[in-house]
Amino acid sequence: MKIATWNINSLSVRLPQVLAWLAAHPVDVLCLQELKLTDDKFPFEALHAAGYEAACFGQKTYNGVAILARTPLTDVVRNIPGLDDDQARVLTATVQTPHGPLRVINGYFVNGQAPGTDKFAYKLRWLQALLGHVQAELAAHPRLALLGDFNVAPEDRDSYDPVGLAGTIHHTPEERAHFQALLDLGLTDAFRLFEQPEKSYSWWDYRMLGFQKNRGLRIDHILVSAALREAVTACSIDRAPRKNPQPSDHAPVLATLA
DNA sequence: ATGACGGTGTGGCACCGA
Repeated sequence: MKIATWNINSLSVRLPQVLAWLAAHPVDVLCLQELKLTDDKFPFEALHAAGYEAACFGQKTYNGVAILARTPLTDVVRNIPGLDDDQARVLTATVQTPHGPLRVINGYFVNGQAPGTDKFAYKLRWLQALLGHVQAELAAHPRLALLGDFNVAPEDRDSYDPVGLAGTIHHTPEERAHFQALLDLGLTDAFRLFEQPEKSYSWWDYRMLGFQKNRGLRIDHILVSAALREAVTACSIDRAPRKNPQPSDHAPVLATLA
């Protein structure tokens, strides 16, 4: 089976690209971030016609996440239990697979703007709360994957300019410590299980010819639990949609599980 | 040091993203 994540920066604008991508890559699970629409505007019918069930946690203008799957989604949890948060950033659900249930956590992590700002403090609070949520979910669901836009470049090799951008947003020690804390729960970065091209990124700034110059960051990730690790046979970033007319600034990341 | 591009909302721009 294949699972994937893609920040599509407005589902209203990008729905045709999502449908085209699914037609070319019929993954079993697709986590979407930055829907930028409310649940009542979510295109359930178009996705169902394409063969996908969906759970949506939308919001007007900003944020919003959804999980698409070929089989029904159950035990859906919206946002992080216990965290008072008016932003729609996390959606958790179970999908059935031939090897048993798979718990999927889809996260649109806080951007954080810059160290020292209120938004950065919110990011750190949010990351701490997410860690607790993932830990609790893992205890109940050993077969678990955490996918999404993490807004963290975990290592220097995940950034086009690790020296110039050292200590700036996505590159701070605090953010990287939180990413490591997720790994310390027993999760594994599926992308790094395999040989990868140098300078592999999942996001490029719209400005300054960022994509053409490959000035990007690898901030979209698929983390798998120990119970799934051995089953992962591939993980890659699909840069092709970034070349579309009217692209999202993010590319999809997908993993194959035996 | 700043802004650059793109989406949204309801606007004549400001805001947010990363």
